[in-house]
Amino acid sequence: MTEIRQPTPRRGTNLPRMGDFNLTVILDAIRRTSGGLSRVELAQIVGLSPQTISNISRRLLDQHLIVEAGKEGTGPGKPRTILRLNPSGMYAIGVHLDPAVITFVVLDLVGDVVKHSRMATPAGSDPATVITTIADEIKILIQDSGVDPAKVAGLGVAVPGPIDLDEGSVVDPPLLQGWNRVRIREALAQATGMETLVDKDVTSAAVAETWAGGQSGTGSFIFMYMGTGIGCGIVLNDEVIRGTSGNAGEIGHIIVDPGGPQCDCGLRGCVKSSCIPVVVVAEAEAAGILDGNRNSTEGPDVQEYFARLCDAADAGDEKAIAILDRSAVLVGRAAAVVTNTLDVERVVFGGPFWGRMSKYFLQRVPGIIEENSAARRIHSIEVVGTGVGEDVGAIGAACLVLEHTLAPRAQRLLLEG
Amino acid sequence: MTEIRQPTPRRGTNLPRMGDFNLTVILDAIRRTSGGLSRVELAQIVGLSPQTISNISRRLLDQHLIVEAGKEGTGPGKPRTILRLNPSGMYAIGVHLDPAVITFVVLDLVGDVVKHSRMATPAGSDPATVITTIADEIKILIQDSGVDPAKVAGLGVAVPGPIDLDEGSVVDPPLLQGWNRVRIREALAQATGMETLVDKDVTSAAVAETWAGGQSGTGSFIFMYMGTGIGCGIVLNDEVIRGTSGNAGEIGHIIVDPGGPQCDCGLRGCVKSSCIPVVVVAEAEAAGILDGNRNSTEGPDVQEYFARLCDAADAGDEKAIAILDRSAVLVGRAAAVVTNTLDVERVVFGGPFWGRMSKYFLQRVPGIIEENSAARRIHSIEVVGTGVGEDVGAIGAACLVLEHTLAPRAQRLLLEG
DNA sequence: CTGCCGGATCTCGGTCACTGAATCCCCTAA
DNA sequence: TTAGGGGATTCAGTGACCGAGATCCGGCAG
Repeated sequence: MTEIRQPTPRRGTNLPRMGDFNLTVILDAIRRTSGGLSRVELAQIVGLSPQTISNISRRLLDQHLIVEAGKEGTGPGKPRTILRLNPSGMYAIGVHLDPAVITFVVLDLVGDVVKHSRMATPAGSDPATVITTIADEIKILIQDSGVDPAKVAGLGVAVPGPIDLDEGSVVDPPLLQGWNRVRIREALAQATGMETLVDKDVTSAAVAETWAGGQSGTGSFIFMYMGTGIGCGIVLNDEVIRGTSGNAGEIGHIIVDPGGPQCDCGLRGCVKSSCIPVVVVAEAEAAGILDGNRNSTEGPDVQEYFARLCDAADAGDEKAIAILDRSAVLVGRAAAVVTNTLDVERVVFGGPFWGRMSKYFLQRVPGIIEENSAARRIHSIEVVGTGVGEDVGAIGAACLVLEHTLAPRAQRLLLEG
Repeated sequence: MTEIRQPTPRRGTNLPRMGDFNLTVILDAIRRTSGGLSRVELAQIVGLSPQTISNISRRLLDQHLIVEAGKEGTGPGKPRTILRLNPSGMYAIGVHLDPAVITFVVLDLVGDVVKHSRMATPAGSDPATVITTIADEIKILIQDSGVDPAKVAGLGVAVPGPIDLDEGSVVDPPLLQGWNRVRIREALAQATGMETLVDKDVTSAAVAETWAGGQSGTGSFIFMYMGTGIGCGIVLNDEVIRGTSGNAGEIGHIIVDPGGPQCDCGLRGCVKSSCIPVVVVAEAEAAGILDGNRNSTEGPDVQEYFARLCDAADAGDEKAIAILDRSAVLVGRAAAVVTNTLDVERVVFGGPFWGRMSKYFLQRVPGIIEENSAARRIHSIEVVGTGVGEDVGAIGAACLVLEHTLAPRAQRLLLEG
């Protein structure tokens, strides 16, 4: 279908790369410890000598990425100087282009939202117009946020898959008509003048978790993104897995309900035909829990109806509870397939639909995953809901920039070609 | 179920680590180019300066890991000196502990088998006795091979999962009775005096592919291991994925046949209940292709019956062909689930049963994977059979040692705790 | 046969990140 | 007030990579 990808040869590394990498390692360690860290603690954690830590801290202080935040002394000896991230040391813009709604955020260095906005996705407009609209909104957003534009490191864009990572393009996503092979990266980079990164929404969500998710964003986990569709983001040993073309995490055709409804792939009971919100809502309608007047199968509508289903369940409607419970079981099975394949230590749930369903899912999914875990004799698998709210997509998009600039990715060490 | 794994903090790197890493990078580049490489070409490929390449080449020559192998000059100028791997620069021992048979190999640096042997797995013996037997056989093997023991870098052991990588133990595999939490790594290290590594057989097979598989062992791929069970090894960007506890690649409960037979997990049509060899053989018996006198469901027997089924198919028996064809479709679906989850560029098939089935699988699987690929608009997925023969398990086990010692793993750069 | 030329490789000094040892600094406790 | 302990910094040292230039090794024209 496309050109053959020649294997990227493995490259060497050199002194400057090493320096940069160690800098990001230290920043990462500071970032991941809520209370901040002293220089000695850092030396302990990252394994470098105290002198090196001192030097690197100085560089970080000079760049205003960290600040000295008080002292901490118990017992004799000079008290430790605590180093903490400087929230206003850097900012990133994130845009989530969803078929229904476009979300914008300005994120600071610690991952807090400084400013945010939304607009309905213009229906029927051609991509070029939409892109211009996005670029305009970004400019306004930066202005309104009062953030120094010089401190904005770049722009991240989360889009529904499939994508082509090399091209930075969206490749004909099911719900965005006319968006076939639109090179949104180039277009937005040009329109905004910012360095721009594009990634899939589910991958972005996983990155959001690593950056703004606290303890549950460390180590190896999958992020189950509950949106209009269901996908997963993958993080192994603190590094995001993107796949050859950036399309990792497509789990829509994992079969979870052998006796379930027919799917367009010809088989029965795939995730996308048995437990995504549209289907769940339809089931609820069929069961008479919701009135059947829904006039579209698109995002906002579905989300509203889904909320009503959850309301019914919250109010004690047995049938509603059963439907949600069953969808939790099915999604749990899909997650188990992935955890068994990758042997991760945690499953994090999130996404626009997560908030309402969390109660039912958290009751059911851990058991399903535990039962089905091939490694259950060796370690348990934690199941948690994300702390990052409904805007994970956009926040993750912004985190793409932070991750690219500041995360200690092994890739950063290697020389470029 | 067990202790909580605290997140490994990300560590820094330093000068010596960098040097070692670059050395492995260069060795890797040489290893992966069949004809050898000159110093200038190396500089080009790995991105280091010619001087550095010279220095590192000298170190490699001193260690006898590479040799200068002739010159190559077209046109004017000094001809290039070709650097090639020195096969006898290092050796590794590999053992594959299979429920039916134990395989031993001595491997040289280029991944060629120098010496190999096998024995039936002693049935009913306790693990300690088996381990002693293995250690003895290893000593004999090294002696017989005539290899300088000082050049043997270590011992790799491939075992059926699940395993506990931290402990280096086998955790109650279905077909090895009495092998629950047996710390085989320690035991064999002590008995042989060699540095010992333990890993799952499917992971080892994937490592074998990266080391001895040529072009198809590069980049990102999954290795579908067709043994008594079916599992997969995962390699992303030239690095093997092991998972938190070393148990990645468990795909036995992926559902591939919604209308299929009941599985012990309560659902229908899982891989392990619908397309592993035992099941296929049983189907063939039911269809009257094989006589039903099989007296065990264990390895050697199954393999023999499976071979007969293939014979029948080769001879043109339509029913036999249909059965193999169908199993190919099912396995293909499982592979597609994994390729969609990880977005890899290649699927490599192998394992003890592969040789006989390859013809039927290679006809069917590529189409199944292509059809089901979520990224088919972006890139195609190559499907190939491994060049590494029936002994992949043992060869892979030996490759674990080579990989651990000589592969440019990012992990190598990081300081230890 | 000789000198010239181009390309590969090596030699030598320079740079820079990390490290070991020693020093400076700051606070607690007697 | 003083001793002492631990944190952070300074200073010189190491070693890997890099730039410039020298050296080596053929082929080719004269």
